[in-house]
Amino acid sequence: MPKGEHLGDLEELTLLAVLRRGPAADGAGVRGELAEAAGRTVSISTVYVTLMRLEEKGYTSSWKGEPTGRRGGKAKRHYAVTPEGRAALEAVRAVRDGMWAGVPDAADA
Amino acid sequence: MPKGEHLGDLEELTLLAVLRRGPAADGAGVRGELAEAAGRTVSISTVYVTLMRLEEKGYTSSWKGEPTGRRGGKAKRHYAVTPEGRAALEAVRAVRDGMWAGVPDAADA
DNA sequence: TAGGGATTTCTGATTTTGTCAGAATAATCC
DNA sequence: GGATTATTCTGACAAAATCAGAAATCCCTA
Repeated sequence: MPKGEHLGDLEELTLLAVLRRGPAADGAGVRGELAEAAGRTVSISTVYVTLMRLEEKGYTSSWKGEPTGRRGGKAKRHYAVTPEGRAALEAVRAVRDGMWAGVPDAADA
Repeated sequence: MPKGEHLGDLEELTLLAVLRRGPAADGAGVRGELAEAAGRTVSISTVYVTLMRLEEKGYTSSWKGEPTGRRGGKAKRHYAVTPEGRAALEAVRAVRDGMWAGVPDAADA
């Protein structure tokens, strides 16, 4: 599997989670989206690692946000899906749709 | 990632490929289907390893076929998707569809 | 009926992805 | 300043993806 040639299943869901969260997704938000919308419960570390790998592939971008002003803590980092990321996502969807189109109904067993 | 809890992306495509090929899919057929229908070119070894893993998870079953009668060579092994396999496939599809449903149109950038 | 060639499947060994516990960083509040 | 809290990052390992070459097994011919 040459680096960056295709999307792992968690990478795909993570990309979708970022898209759903909109242009100011942060780590915790992505994690919540994965849990609620995808039923995929992962640790926050997993989310960050995945986001970093996606950025290396050019599928997400990120920038450090301003401190929130209340309650302390490191400033949040925000994430967005790049056009390349969106294209990759749509590509895999198209492939799967095409595959399903050729699957016979459950009438064989 | 506890063993067998979810489907890798190639595992998913492989399951779809077996379904498309019908009840007597064999290794080479699955490989061809992956290449033609999914644009995923992998070695034949990769196909077998994936099929074995899927069988361990209970998502496929396989049986040794009768020798073809011509051309020599080891008897082919045939593969089919189990009901559990089909259910897992439909489950991941439903999750992704749900995720996409909440994705805004490409109007942010 | 033994050897050779053909065809298919299986076994290392390696890279990439998925995973998380705990470490590091940095902001706010006394 | 130092404690507290919130967030991100590192180190280590498990699982999935990958393939080159080994193994198995069938057919043919002499």
